Amino acid sequence: MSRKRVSLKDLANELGVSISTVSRALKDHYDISPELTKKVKDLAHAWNYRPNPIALGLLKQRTKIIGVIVPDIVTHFFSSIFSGIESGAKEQGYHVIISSSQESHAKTRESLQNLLDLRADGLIVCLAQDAEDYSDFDLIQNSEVPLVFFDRVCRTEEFSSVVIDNIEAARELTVHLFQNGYRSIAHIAGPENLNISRERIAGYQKGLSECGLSFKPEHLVRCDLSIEQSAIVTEKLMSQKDVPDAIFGINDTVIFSAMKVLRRMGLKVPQDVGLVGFSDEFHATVVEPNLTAIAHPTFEIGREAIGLLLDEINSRTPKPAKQVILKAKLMVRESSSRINL
Amino acid sequence: MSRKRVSLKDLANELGVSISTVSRALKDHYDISPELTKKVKDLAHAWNYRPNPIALGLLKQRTKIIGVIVPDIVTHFFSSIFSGIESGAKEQGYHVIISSSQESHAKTRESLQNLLDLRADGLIVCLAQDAEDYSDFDLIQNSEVPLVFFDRVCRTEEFSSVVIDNIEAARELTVHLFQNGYRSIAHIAGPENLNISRERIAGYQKGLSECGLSFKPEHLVRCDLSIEQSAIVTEKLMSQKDVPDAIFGINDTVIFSAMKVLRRMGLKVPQDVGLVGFSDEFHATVVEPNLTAIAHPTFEIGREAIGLLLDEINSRTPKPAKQVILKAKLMVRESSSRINL
DNA sequence: AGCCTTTGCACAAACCTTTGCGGAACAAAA
DNA sequence: TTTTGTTCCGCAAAGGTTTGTGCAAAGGCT
Repeated sequence: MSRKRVSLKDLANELGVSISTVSRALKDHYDISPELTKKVKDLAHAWNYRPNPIALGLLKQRTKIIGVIVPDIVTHFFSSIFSGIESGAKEQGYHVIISSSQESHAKTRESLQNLLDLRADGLIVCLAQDAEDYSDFDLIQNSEVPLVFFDRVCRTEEFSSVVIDNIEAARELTVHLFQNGYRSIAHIAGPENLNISRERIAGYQKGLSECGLSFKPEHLVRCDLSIEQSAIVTEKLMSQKDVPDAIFGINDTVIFSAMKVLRRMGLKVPQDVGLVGFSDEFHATVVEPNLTAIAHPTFEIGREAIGLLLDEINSRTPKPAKQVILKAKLMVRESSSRINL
Repeated sequence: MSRKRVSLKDLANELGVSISTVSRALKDHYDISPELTKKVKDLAHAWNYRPNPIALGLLKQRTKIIGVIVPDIVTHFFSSIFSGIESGAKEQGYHVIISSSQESHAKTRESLQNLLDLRADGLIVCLAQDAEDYSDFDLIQNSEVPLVFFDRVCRTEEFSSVVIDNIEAARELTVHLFQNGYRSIAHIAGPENLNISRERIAGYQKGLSECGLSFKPEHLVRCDLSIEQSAIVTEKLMSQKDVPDAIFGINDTVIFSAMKVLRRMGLKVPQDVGLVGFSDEFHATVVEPNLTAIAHPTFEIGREAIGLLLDEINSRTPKPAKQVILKAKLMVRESSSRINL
């Protein structure tokens, strides 16, 4: 077969017609006679002609590429969201470039710039853990490139976003623990600057007061979402005078780390300590005991995000930012059911 | 700031010089006077000029994009390999488009075509589970686009690949079980057409004979790597007359599923049944008991794959296919140590 | 003064595609 | 024969960049 990719020019030369004629014939333009059209199409097929999207991109000023920036692709949470994004993008002929920020806002900024330089048609972003200064997104706003945030968001008046109702979910988790007999509920939270931290803390406090429990500052600890820090703060939590009988963790990592620490301390879950958190189906069911958790509708988050983005890309006039709040589901499993034992 | 992206033309117009002069000034060509060079650079900076990679791609016939096709991004195994790929690609200014085949060879073929149409500079592929006809890769060979396989490979004389030494790893696992007192070792294998299935079976048999154990066909069961089938074959395995005292599973999913079934049957791991497999650090340590497993050097696999690919891309002359065989490490944990109990 | 070399820049082609417009060839109507 | 109208196709521009070549002005030399 052909070693080099064949272009319209090649076809035109072979047939002794002009490039524009070939181009038109290929799309059944009425200017071209049926006979010639057939000849062109046959040759194009035989030579396996494929339009060059690069040239098209240059002409139409669009790349059919969308960029995704996530803190870490090596987690079930992000990879399954990405999976939703990819499936939606593929349906509409878009390619997806993924870039991992490794929880660093500096790398997020870099990737942002790279993707913008590449002329991506749109961006989907989840903020890094240490994101504090959001001015980098001015870049985006000025560049007229649509962007949608998910999960960890900012500047929601300017950019669309898809999140879950963190406050409600956290409230639900807290109340669930109360209803299962736990009376001293601690919370391992994340960095202050993340909206998910703030919102889940708010929900936690709301839940507490709803149950008539008072909020104890010493039962709220922060960590950077690493395995190591999670272990440290769990130990700290469990070695206080006022030791909690339940822990609500902000995410998977925190929970699993806490689970290990508790086991090492000889404490049983859920008998001695109840454990709940935010997780996903897979991880929650692989540990023993199974984890009661808020299940993120990860695939849907991805689908919503790409849907929102493609809407913005395809609409001529700039659309107002839109917020999609997905309902998360409480999955009751073993780690929190002291009552039935 | 500027709403539209600025081009060389814009700069040239503003400064009253030609486009080529601006282009050369920007790259310190000696033809351009220092004064003009400075003026050009200053304006380029002020206007935030960024070369358009699309135009460059058209000119240089390269996109700086590499395509990756994996069976399923939503697994720790693939996502961490991808992470290695991405890190290597980023270092050399390449973007990575990921495409999930969902274990379907038909989708693999589709993605292959898409990526080729996009003019990706290179491809990294892991075969889908149902891949049997490898003729689709003729396309690639004819198109002179470098491709490297990893993990699940084919046509290794034509394409480079990076794998682990499956035979040796499987042998090691089997011998390990024997050394820990297990005498009736079963193996849950994968589909026949995958090289990893074949090789691990070979290593399993090698290990058996090395230990003086005879290979029993009824102790070798196949499954499609799904959670459901894994559970079914495990039950089948454990309800035979000649019930095994150890199971060696081909991967994570199989192992976790087997673990659950065993637990449901009231069997204790590792006391009643030893359990080993191929997994990764994270999953192996999150389950209880911790899983003895061959740890895939996932990040390295990714790094090697992208390294090989970039070598081929950057070499003018076509290189002969190269095989990289990474050493996998046996991580001894709790699920197989009957002896120390 | 006449010639040559250097300096400093512009022109144009090439990469591939789409598309508005112009135009040749031919037939039919006036 | 001239006009009008079709049919069918080519030309050229545009999108952004690199790069070989051309060329004018200025300086140095004899």
